[in-house]
Amino acid sequence: MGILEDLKDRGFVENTTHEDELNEYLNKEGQTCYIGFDPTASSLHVGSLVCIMVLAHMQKAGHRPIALVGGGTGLIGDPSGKTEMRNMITKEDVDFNKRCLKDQLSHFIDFKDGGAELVDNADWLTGLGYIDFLRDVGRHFSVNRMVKAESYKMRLDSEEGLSFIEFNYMLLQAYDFMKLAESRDCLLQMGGSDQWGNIVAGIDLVRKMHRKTSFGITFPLITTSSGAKMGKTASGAVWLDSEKTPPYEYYQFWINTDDKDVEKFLLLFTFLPKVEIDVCGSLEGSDINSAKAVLAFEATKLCHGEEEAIKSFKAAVSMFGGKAVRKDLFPTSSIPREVVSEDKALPYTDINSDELKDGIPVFKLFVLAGLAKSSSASRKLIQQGGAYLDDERVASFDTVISENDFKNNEIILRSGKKRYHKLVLNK
RNA sequence: GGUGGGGUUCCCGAGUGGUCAAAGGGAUCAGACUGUAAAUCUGACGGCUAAGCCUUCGGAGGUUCAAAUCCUCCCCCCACCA
Repeated sequence: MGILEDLKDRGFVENTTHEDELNEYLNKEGQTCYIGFDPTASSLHVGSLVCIMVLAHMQKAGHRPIALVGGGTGLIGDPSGKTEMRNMITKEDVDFNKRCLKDQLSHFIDFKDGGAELVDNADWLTGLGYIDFLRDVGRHFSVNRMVKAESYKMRLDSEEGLSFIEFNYMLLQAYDFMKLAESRDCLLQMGGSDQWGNIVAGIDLVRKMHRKTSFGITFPLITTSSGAKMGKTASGAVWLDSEKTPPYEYYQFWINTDDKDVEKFLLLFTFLPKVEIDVCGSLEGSDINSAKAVLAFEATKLCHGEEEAIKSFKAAVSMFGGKAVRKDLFPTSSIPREVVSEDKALPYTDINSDELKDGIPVFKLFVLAGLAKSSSASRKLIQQGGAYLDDERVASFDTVISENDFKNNEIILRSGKKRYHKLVLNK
């Protein structure tokens, strides 16, 4: 089975251009393909995971993926499907973000020995001369067509409007594709469904300037079964950077997946064979939690490594309990098959003993641990009975905590049912 | 540049002198029910050791006992015209 079929089966493909030729292209070894990433943040988040996984699949299939960092286009901002204009970022930020990006991508893709490449479109975009660009590239674009493009529609219809700088974005991305086709024989561009317009524009440009056929694949926008864009939690995006989203929280994010999404997510965000995942459908009731554990474990392993995945798994077991995952389920997964617990992987904060000298009101501890945003919020949490110390509900917000309350120099705070944080006493 | 319409708490969106920390909805958080699920029901939802006080309604001033609401100037957005 070809890689394209494979990707389709796993739910990655929303749309492709001329499928037969594309298949032909991909059935040859060592083809090049690319996806662009925005360097607007210092870390990628779960939302970019679909793109990353596809690149990884491509590499596994023997192709050569290119991750393009939009160091040049990031200075413009892509308006596709967006309701608001992006804040512009500085070149220094882009530079820094680029390095972080490569770091994270290398967990999923192997950049060694030229098996994959990271390129920055700033390399060819920032030196462009306006007049030359208009003459060479601009003339191939029809404003009439662009105005009708779905990707601009939202903005053209909106009150906010579309600025000229953003309107140009499509040309730049098309130019990227043309450049990669030219320099690296890269004839396949992929991206989220909002990228369709940009990709097609690139394909047209490659044809017009090089008389070559190139291809495009778009991925569906992954939403949760409740319709929300996937990857957002209350505390914001779920990042791939362990500094921003610790592995334990990353694991928790996945294990909290809605029942209805587990199968879909296993296909998209793990490399487990489809046949094993198909079994999911037959799981019932709480058994489906096993599938969630596997999803969380595998996803965490991909992003943070097996060691962190095991730690997170153990931490989850110690906090929430859980059944062992049966050996016949997901045999390929390396998830531990027995119930082992360990609470070490919980996020924690150090606290100095002199801060506790005169005791400290509990509600302040919850703020300190980041489980409550303000003292007010903390008080409310406690008053509503949602605050726990070492699994005991906190009765009153002005209870004073001192060193004696720390067992083995630590105390575990909990907010609601599932948010844990540990305070470690520093003497 | 002209004319008209706007900028309200995380978002949408009411409010046009006191009864407004500001309706309603969404999001979020907590409780109950559960399977660390969904749905549902209940409560909370600016800040502050808090029956009180303080800070919010684009910005700066002003009128008034009292302003999100009235006046002046400024900034920004939108529509139509140029």
